[in-house]
Amino acid sequence: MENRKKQIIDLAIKLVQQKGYVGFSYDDISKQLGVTKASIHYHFEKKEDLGVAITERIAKSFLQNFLLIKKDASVSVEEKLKKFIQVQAERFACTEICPISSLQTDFNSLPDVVQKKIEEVSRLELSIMKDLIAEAQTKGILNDTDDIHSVAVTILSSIKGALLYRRVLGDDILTGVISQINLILRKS
Amino acid sequence: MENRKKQIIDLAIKLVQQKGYVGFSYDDISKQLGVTKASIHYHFEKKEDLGVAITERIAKSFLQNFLLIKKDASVSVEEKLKKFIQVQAERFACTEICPISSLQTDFNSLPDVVQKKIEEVSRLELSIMKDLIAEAQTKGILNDTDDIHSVAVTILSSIKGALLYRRVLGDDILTGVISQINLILRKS
DNA sequence: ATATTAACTTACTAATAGGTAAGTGTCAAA
DNA sequence: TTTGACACTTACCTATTAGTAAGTTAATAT
Repeated sequence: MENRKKQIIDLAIKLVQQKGYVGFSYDDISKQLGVTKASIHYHFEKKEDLGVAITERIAKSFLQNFLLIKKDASVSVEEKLKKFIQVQAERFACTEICPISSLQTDFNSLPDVVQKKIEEVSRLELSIMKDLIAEAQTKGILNDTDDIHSVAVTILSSIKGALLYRRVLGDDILTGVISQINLILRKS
Repeated sequence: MENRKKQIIDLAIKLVQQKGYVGFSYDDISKQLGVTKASIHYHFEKKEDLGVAITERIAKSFLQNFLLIKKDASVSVEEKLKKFIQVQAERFACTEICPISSLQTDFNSLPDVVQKKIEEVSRLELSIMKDLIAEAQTKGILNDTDDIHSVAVTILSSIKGALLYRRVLGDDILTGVISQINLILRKS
């Protein structure tokens, strides 16, 4: 049952979103899966092993998501960018934040291996965002004078930050932020 | 020595920024202050008491910061807004994030009292940002068609999010984001 | 001088954390 | 039919957590 491993990682990511890396325990996982704590340790001996698996799954699903949109020739570059931002922002349920944000917050408490992994994922995220923005710029959607890197960081940051505010305020915070992002992109 | 209480709160805020609410312990505090753990419990019986004190201090220093800038008639509204954003963004050392962001991330693990407090502080933060933006709008700096609420949320979110990326990437991420924010404000 | 208070320390508790060693049941290949 | 791997469980260990009860010390007020 290689399925169990996937089950554990999926649940662990959800728990990271809800309680952070420090906040979730093997006991949480084992109880929710109806097995013993030791059986989780059988699949992931140390917590950092699970931590690495978590970041790898996040990176994988992130890349999949990106390629799906990127390769779709049926929509315009502008729509691709908008759709990616939309998906990025709405991937999570109402009280959930981005698992990457959660791990970035817990960064100092992370094992070295996981720290390196989360750094990698953060750079991957940024480079993907930059790729989409660069494509948009060649098509004239974006101002040539705009610094691609700054735009990419600002878009990702504002989405991630908005998810934090949504968690505690509950209000519909994302639509306003997304419309502001669209204004950034259209201001040329 | 009412000083000790302040000392504990200051250190606790720093620890929240570094390791989160779940991640810091009474032992951390006692060791760094050179006293016993029980003595910290003497000043703040339960961890949630310290949690409340933390949020109250954050709110207080936030308001102070705001009033200092707000009441200063020597600078223009536009400069006030810019300065406030600058101060907001650069208040923290290189690997530190906003303590409010940290508590928002740990929100689900927070005691009820602290949850309510952090919700209050979040709203306070937003209303202060909106106040400054509204003032800028009446002076014509901002487009009249712009939704003040969305602009306020986007500015705060992008700063907070950028601090997360800076923590793990180390790069100078803030200047780009701040210049993008200034573009949002000037685009009218 | 005595009582009281503030600010501690010592010494503990119960709960939970991550982690491990040794054993159990099941199934498939040899 | 035995071997061996896989996916567990039982039973433990040690460290750390928040939290408490009782005693200590020094200063202050009466």
